[in-house]
Amino acid sequence: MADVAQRAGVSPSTVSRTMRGLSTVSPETRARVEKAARELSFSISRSASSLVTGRTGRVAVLVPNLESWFLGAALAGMAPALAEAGMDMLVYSVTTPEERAHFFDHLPARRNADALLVVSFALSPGERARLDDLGIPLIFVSQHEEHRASVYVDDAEAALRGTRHLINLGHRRIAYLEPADPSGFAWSSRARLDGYRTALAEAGIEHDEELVRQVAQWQGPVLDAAVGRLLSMAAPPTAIFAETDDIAFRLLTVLRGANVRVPDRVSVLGFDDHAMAAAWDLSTMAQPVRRLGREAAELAHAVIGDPEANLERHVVLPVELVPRGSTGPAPRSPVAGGA
Amino acid sequence: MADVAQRAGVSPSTVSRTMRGLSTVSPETRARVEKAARELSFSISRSASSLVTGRTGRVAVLVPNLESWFLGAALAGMAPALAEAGMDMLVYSVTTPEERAHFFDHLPARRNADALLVVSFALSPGERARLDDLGIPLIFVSQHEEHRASVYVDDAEAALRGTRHLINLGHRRIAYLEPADPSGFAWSSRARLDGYRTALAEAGIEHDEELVRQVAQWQGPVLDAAVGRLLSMAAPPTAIFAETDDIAFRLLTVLRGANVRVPDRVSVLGFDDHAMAAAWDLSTMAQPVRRLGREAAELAHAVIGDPEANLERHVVLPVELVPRGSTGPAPRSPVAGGA
DNA sequence: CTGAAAGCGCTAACAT
DNA sequence: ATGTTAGCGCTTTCAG
Repeated sequence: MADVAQRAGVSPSTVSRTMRGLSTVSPETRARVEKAARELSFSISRSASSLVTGRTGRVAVLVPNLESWFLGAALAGMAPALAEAGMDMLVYSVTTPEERAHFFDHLPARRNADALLVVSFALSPGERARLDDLGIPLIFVSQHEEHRASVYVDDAEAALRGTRHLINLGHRRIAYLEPADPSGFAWSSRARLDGYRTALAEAGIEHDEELVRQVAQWQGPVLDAAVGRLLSMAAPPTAIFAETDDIAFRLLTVLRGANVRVPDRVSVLGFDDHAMAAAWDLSTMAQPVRRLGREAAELAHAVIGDPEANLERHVVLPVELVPRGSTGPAPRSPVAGGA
Repeated sequence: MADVAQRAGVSPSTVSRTMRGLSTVSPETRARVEKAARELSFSISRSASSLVTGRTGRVAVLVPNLESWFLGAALAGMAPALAEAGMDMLVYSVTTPEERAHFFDHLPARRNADALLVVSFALSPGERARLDDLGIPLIFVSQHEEHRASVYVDDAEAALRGTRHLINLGHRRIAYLEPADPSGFAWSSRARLDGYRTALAEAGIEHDEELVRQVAQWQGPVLDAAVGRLLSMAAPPTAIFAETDDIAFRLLTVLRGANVRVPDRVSVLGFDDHAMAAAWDLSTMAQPVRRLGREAAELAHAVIGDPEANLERHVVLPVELVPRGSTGPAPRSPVAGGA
């Protein structure tokens, strides 16, 4: 910076002011400084400026993994918003118990970022408390936390509307597949299940606990067994609502393998609008995932810029039904096994 | 840090030495300092240490987007390796032309990271040159660059082996679907196509340029048309090799919609072993994507630690055939249209 | 093995 | 509108 100052014939302060775009620099001086900076291909050292301003120009993002479409899309929503605000994105992928222990022990984000975005991450009370120790604003994404900024969708409302869609198609026996998450990593809410139940009640359909089944989110033969159970009931479901598209995809595979026609015999409704949902012709409740990320990033920026900002703001985004080929009218005789 | 020093009754220097794990600290002193640090929940300010050491403790990753499974998996491979080395991961997702211009104009990674990992990013010559201006080691991932550290797979060898697999199943008319990438973002190699051709030549199969078709990677009706073209040839293919699993998935959807049985009438082979390949029962050439990321991260760490390190090291990882249900023996009469 | 002092590159008063 | 000065919190000589 001193070099630039010398070359432009000004003081370091002026260079600093120019680089930060302060208006208190005369146009001519600014031009001269910018030219010198370009010639020396100078760019500011954030380390040095952080040291004095206390701001790092970085936002940290905590995610339970990086391979899921959902998290990728959320990050994809944040990235441009942060870049626009001139902030860098620090990603902490904390998946295994060891990584988890390490992250919460050392809090590497401390003094290293101006805010932390926690995305779909199930926290223990102790971990939750540790995050408060970070001393930077926390923003929860795709999950809500009392007394903290959060950006999420209204799961109950969405599940309510999805279930209504099935009911409107004439379905009365509607199963619900929810993820069993033994790892305890991804944050999940009971809200979707509540919405499903509300819709049934609303339509005067008797709730049958047998129709709600837990399945492993990612793999394992548990899903086959669950589907087998459902299909072998005296009054089998004519529609299945999967809590996530990932489950719906696997469900479709199992049904296809078992020669159960979709949607002729069973309708399938997912949740997320995964990038591949269209290819699978899966009807689903579409979450605005990228927007979730973007709103979170913008909220972070706002909070960082203004310490007086409301640290408890909740942003709730809408979910829309995207009807595709996997949902259709209920078969005339739900109990009939034939095609 | 001064607080910790005071509390432990030592000088700041000693605290610094302790925190960095230097061996020149007596065990008792170390214990005392660590205790004090814990009590004050002190953690070091990277900004301050960077300022004097010149090292940031961060690695930057440049990716063309964040929503693809491939990039997510690559990042997932890097994250633990970097965390273990005590480094943070800065992610730059550069997708639109505006983002692109901004990134290469301002080089936000400059003075902000100790190395840059470039993942599957097609660079113009000018952009390539700009990256050298960064003044930090460059490591190319899933692409190779002369005279620069690179981590990638042997695409030609992999495509050769994949094509051989189809030939071994009795196929003689083998089509090849390659991505047409108008955006110019994803880096793709001609090596796979070369491997395909080599295998055909090796088996004495005459090459038919009509069997090689370009299709949009992500969407659009172009794929339908390409498949239509292939299926309406006088001697249609009995197998189709897709350059990526993403294309293969869409191909399978089109074939299913057209009631073309896989693999009875047409075998389909993909490339990547996408997370969803198993669910689609897609045979594919599996890339070790996470490992690609991990090796790149380790290489970065090695290069950062030792300025004398070989900056041109190339790491080539193996690709394995994962045979699943989408490939099978060629039908007896390839020209017959019936099931 | 430990401490004292200088300074990394920048910004924030305060002058001018 | 611009220059001067004094640190920000750490690491690194150099002494002891």
